[in-house]
Amino acid sequence: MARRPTIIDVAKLAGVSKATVARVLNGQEELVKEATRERVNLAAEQLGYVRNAIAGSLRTDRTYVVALSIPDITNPFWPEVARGVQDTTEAEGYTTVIVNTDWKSDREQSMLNMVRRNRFDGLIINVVDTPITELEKLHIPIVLLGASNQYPKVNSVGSDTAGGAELALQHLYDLGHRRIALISGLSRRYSIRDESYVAFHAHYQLRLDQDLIVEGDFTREAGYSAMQKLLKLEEPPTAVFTANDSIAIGALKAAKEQGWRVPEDISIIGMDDIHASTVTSPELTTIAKPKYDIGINAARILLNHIENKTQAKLEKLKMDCELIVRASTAAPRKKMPN
Amino acid sequence: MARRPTIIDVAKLAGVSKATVARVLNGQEELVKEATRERVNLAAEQLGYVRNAIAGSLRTDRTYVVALSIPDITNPFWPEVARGVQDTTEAEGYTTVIVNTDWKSDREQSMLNMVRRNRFDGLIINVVDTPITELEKLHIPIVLLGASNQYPKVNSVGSDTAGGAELALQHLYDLGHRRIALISGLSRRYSIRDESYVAFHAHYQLRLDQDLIVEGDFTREAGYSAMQKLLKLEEPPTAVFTANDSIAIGALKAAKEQGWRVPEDISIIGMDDIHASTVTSPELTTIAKPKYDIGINAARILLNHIENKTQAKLEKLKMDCELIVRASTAAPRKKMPN
DNA sequence: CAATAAAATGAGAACGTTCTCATTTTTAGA
DNA sequence: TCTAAAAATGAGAACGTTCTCATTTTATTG
Repeated sequence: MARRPTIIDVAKLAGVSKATVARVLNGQEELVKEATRERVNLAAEQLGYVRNAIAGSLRTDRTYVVALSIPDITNPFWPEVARGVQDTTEAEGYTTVIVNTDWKSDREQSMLNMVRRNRFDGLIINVVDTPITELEKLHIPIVLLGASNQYPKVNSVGSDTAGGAELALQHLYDLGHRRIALISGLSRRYSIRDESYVAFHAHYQLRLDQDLIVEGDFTREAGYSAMQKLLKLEEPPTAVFTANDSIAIGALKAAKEQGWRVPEDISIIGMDDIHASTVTSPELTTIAKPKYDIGINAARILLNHIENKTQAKLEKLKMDCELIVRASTAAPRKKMPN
Repeated sequence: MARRPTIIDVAKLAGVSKATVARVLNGQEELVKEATRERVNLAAEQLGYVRNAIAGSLRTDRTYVVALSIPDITNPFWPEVARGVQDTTEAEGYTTVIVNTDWKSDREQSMLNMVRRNRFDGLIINVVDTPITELEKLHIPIVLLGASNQYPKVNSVGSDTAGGAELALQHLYDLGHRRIALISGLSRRYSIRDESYVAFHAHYQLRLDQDLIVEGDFTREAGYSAMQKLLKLEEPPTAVFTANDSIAIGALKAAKEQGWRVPEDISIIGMDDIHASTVTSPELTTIAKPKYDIGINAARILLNHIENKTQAKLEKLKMDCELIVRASTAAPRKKMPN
């Protein structure tokens, strides 16, 4: 007996039609008489019947599979998000396919083809560079991760980066810092600088010194060299806020190498709260993003749109960030070293 | 025009039968006359035809999907492996479904059900606690990650932990250390202690001091308290080898807190080469496992078994580890501090 | 220009579900 | 006990491919 048992085999053994078996084994068992139901269940058990989801999908045009497209699975931020997505979809009987695009647009393209070919039911994606119109051609529900502003007509879940940045700056301000540097990410994609840093300085009527703004690219290396630049200034900052933890870690390294003590001589605060930020010495004060919850919510919204195809309405979620005070921030010294 | 175009629509537009369209669009285009082929391709293009993989799978009983089951996606080790798997499978036209079992056996069970229902073509798995006989009931090719010894009859890919441990110990020995402690993992699963540490001491005729062997559970916390214990010894070690980097990071923290300088006062060497080990100060000397290559090879073996179902023969791979010298190891001091 | 071989194409079943509609069986009311 | 309504079940099409076998078209040879 090589072949796997099908619904027909079960029907034969139970002495009923395959329609009845289908009714018992999926969905509508209440339509079937108690006695028949038992006979069917017994037969299915005896044969070790397993539903063929492929055949079902062909008929119903529903696969119960959603795709999660992320740019870099080795960046600790994303696995947390993925876990949230997967936990949520799995609880609802869906399967999540995690695809790693490695920041490459051809990878993103081939992922889209896969979604199309395999008729996935939905897509959660942190877009690399596919225009949104291209995504909409899939004609399936979509939830964007981040990038909420750029595409107002598409569901999205992200963290309130601007609010988080304010938390960070406020924390430094409260400690007494008045000369605060910013190592930002790429300005094209993130607007911490304009939305938060500049506004913050205006609000507290602090002088905005362009020398204190350095642009990085989210890597440790960028943080390292940016920090070197800042420390060489005539009048260096007493605190540095960085657009993510990787930059902060690089900055921390640079500071230590130059003989600056953190936080005694200079404070550093990062953003994201990746795992590594608890490993540095001193441990990094940072702004935590609700990674897991971002995943949960993205999945929740997606599933809602999948199941209520037409009625479900646009959702754009911005999750709050949280200040995590560790050991890399403190009140500024009265006198500067050297 | 709501419906997606099918092969039949293309056939009509091109004025041929669907069999011919199938020949052109998949596999055997060489059987079709040049002119016809062009007509079909044009028609497909005009209609924006996309192959329905579901329908194809139903017919051929091949899904071109493989599952990768890992216990903890937030442990930086696994995403690297996943990337290797995904890069490999994708290049061959397969899709990888990454499932995170969170060390839970019910999660593992439901993942197995999914594999069965969706008729995945193969499975790469780091087993939590499903007996291997259960896995074999899937009747699809399987590759185990790690655990090579326990199940001699199943394909597996892992790293040569014992060899790696020797590298670490030899490195310390070469630096001049003779009193080397071991913070091991759970002995049930890993046997660094017996296979490597004890053997090493025998080989160099070093005295085996049981006080120098402490058991942890792969966490930073375990490393922290184990290190405290070691430093309190009458005659503390001059170097410590730990079963993974997390332990090493905890141990490093403990040492620094007790006022020991690393590596001047004591050397520490870890294992795995996770990302965080380049973030500590000093950066951690460690034994790197070929994470990405493990993924590549697991996928390669799996695909081979999928495509050559019957002929492909058992493969068990142990990949070499590599010594990564950073800043946490050095020659021992002549005199001990305090 | 037949006759034959080779190449190109078509007809239609099969994969295993789901689901609509028709039919049979059961129940309730008189 | 008969009739009408309700409940239970069955027959069979449909989903969109792939693939075998049959048929038609084209090329080759004497």
